[in-house]
Amino acid sequence: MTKLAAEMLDLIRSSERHMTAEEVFMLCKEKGIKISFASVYRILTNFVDDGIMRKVSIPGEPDRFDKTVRPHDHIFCSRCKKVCDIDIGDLTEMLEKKIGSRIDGYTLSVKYICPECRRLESSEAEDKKSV
Amino acid sequence: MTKLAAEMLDLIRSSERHMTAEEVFMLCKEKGIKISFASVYRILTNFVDDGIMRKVSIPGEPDRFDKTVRPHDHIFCSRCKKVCDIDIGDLTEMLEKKIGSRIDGYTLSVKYICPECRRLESSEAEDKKSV
DNA sequence: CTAAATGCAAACTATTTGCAACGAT
DNA sequence: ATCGTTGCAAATAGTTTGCATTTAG
Repeated sequence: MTKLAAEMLDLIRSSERHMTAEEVFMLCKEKGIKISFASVYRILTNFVDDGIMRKVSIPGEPDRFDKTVRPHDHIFCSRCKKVCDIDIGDLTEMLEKKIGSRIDGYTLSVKYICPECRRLESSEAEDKKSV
Repeated sequence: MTKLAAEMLDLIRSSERHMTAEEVFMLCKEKGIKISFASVYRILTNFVDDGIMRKVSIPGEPDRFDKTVRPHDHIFCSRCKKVCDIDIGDLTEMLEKKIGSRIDGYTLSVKYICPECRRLESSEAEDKKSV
């Protein structure tokens, strides 16, 4: 593992966020890590290939990267675009039974408006009323 | 609905496949329907917006289009790339209970090797042995 | 000294858009 | 005559790659 890779890993592991490649790149710059966009992509891809990170795909969104490898699912706020982990439990057995065949994995991603955004939305509605 | 849109709709409704925009475009050409790639995209997007079709996103794959609007999920063969419908039942209630919040939807997509591909793979393995 | 890692710019894939020409009412 | 639809080519977004250069062992 190169110095740059180690720094990136650190940076991602010490964040709670599910960052896009661009966000990782930006955060590197903020932290004074000099790195190119191409290397960010290359190193993130390595992390995923090496199994120390997961790629999270949300329809219509750039890929995000997740330091948590343990099987779990994701929930996506369609307002603030934040992605969070959720733990639904393993559906593999249920799916294999329903499908009648071995499966190699699945992705479950849930869309909602997160509590903070919901609060913001209702306060905006209030604002409108009072105008 | 324009003539081109009606022809595309027909063509998609009379196929069992979950086609990408490119595949729809190709099929149009085969059937002698003169249409541009841009219009294929525009019309497909309209179909989705009008709720008469669904867009199916599989990580790392171009979007596919599904004539079946009724809630259901998808299974993807990582060998032949074919997408099929599966009916797992509605997980919304279970998810809302687990998450503790209203949700706006979810996508569940399962990855596997389809029976045909599995057969092909094992016959290839046989071939190797016998060489 | 060698091989791997990096930066840069260009390529690439999937998709969308601006705009002029076209076609139907 | 007008307005929505189309085709084309260019733009865009996200990601990957070729290649010359730098870096580390």
